[in-house]
Amino acid sequence: MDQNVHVLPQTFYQSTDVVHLAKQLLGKIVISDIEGKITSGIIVETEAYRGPDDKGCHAYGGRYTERTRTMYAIGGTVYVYICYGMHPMFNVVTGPEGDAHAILIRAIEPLNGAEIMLERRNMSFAKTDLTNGPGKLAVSLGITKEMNGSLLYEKESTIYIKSGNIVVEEKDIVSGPRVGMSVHVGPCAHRPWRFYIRDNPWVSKPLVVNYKW
DNA sequence: AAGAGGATGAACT
DNA sequence: GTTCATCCTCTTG
Repeated sequence: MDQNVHVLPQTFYQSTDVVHLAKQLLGKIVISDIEGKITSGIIVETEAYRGPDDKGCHAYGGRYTERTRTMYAIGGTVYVYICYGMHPMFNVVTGPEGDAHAILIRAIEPLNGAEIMLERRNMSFAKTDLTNGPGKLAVSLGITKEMNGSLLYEKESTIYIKSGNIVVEEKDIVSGPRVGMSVHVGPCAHRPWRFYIRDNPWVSKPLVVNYKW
């Protein structure tokens, strides 16, 4: 194996700057190893959610419920919740225990195990909508809500993230408002905390340009 | 106990 | 462009 490729250690996730980490995750490789079925992909799109001052965050204002409990776990914990009653969302918790920050993985570019991904998605041939959305990539990687609370950095983890040889330069990172922020969120909705790799065809949807006037 | 709405996706026209 | 499938979580009463 390439010496430059290794599983991200627990320390990687401990920064309190979740916005910075959301950019750092671009180009990293997420791998699932479920009952011998190995699938992987390059992270090409992320969104940062920063409790408690971010109204877009489930843990806004320090909200602590059965669901948000996972967000307060130590950085490197997997946060999976179900959206719209059916779509699993794969998030990476960051920061020290007690800080409710997380990064939503919104799109990946498939690397290995494409046949397995296709099977999980009930598709017959690969095209970008295999993994160009948070629910889609979670299903293709076999991520379920049962993985909520598991750790990314342990050797036996069924899901983990590696650094590869892909270098994403700042100039190749596009940022914009996060997807799905309701108008009620107010100023937080405009925080440009969605990041993706410029011109990458596997990104969920192109940035919608907002004209202020 | 009930109801609203959501960090979506698929299937339509 | 639109609709709706489908259900969990949170809020309210």
